[in-house]
Amino acid sequence: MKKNFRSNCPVCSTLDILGDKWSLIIIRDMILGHKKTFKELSNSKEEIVPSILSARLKMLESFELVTKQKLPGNLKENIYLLTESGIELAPIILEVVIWADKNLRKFNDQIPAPELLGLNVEKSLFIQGIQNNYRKMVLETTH
Amino acid sequence: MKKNFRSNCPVCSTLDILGDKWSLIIIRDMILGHKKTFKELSNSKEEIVPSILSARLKMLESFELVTKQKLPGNLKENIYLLTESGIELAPIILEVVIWADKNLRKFNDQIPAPELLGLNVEKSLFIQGIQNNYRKMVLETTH
DNA sequence: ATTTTTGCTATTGATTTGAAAGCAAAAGTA
DNA sequence: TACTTTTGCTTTCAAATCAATAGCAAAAAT
Repeated sequence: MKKNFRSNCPVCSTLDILGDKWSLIIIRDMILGHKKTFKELSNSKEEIVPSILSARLKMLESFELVTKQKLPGNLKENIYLLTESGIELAPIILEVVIWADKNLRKFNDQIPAPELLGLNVEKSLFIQGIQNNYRKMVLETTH
Repeated sequence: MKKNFRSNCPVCSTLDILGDKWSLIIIRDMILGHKKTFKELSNSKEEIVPSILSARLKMLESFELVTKQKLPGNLKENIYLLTESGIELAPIILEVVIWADKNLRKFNDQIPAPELLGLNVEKSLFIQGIQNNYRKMVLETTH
């Protein structure tokens, strides 16, 4: 997997990995929707096609944002879980949601109201809640 | 300019606009480097080529993240400035920098140390400083 | 009057994307 | 046990997008 970064800039290096239309949607479905199999991730609202999903999961795995494993008793399904690096993307996702809610509604009035997104609670608590829920799910899945 | 969003999701809609390898780099150079002409933006560390820069600026303008104007006394240079919507991307950029600093150093050891990025001050103050500096520059440029 | 600078556009080839089909192995069903 | 379905992909190929180069018109500098 390619590891050639365009520069030493943190923003640019992040874009080298996550700067496309799909990667963050996969992360979103994992961290907010607790999706963990190829099939579950295929059924996103935006209908990511298998070839792209497959390529992105491999890429995310190579950057250690996602792990892939099989559970005992199921030789078929792969379980994709976020690593701590992946879980730590939560603050970025939250800021994106806040920004879109405030600045994109005029272009896409389907974006749900902030109450529905849980933005009425304190930011850091909201993030910690999401992250801890995910960590709990990981433990329950792999224990 | 296309305004077809893939879904009503805030994350996805943001990616529909900013989900590529260059848009956020342009915003970064504007908000952190106070770059405001085509030439200044062309000279980014990552060397964005004119055709892409031109296309991205048009797109950002169409989503009202950037304005384009000429200053009196200079009929030639276009001045590109962030709107308030653009300035409000600062928190996302900061979270990206924080994340990259913590999680990408192992893949790109050229990423500068956190002290150099100013991450040792409080987050909200840091953002406000960046935003207020930018707003000040806008006023001085257009007053 | 000439040269340089600026802000682009046009062209063209390379790369990426995405839709569809296919496929092997595991699991479920008759 | 045989058959069907499900899962997790891969392959193929056309279409869209990207990106490098060259070019160019208008303004500014010399």
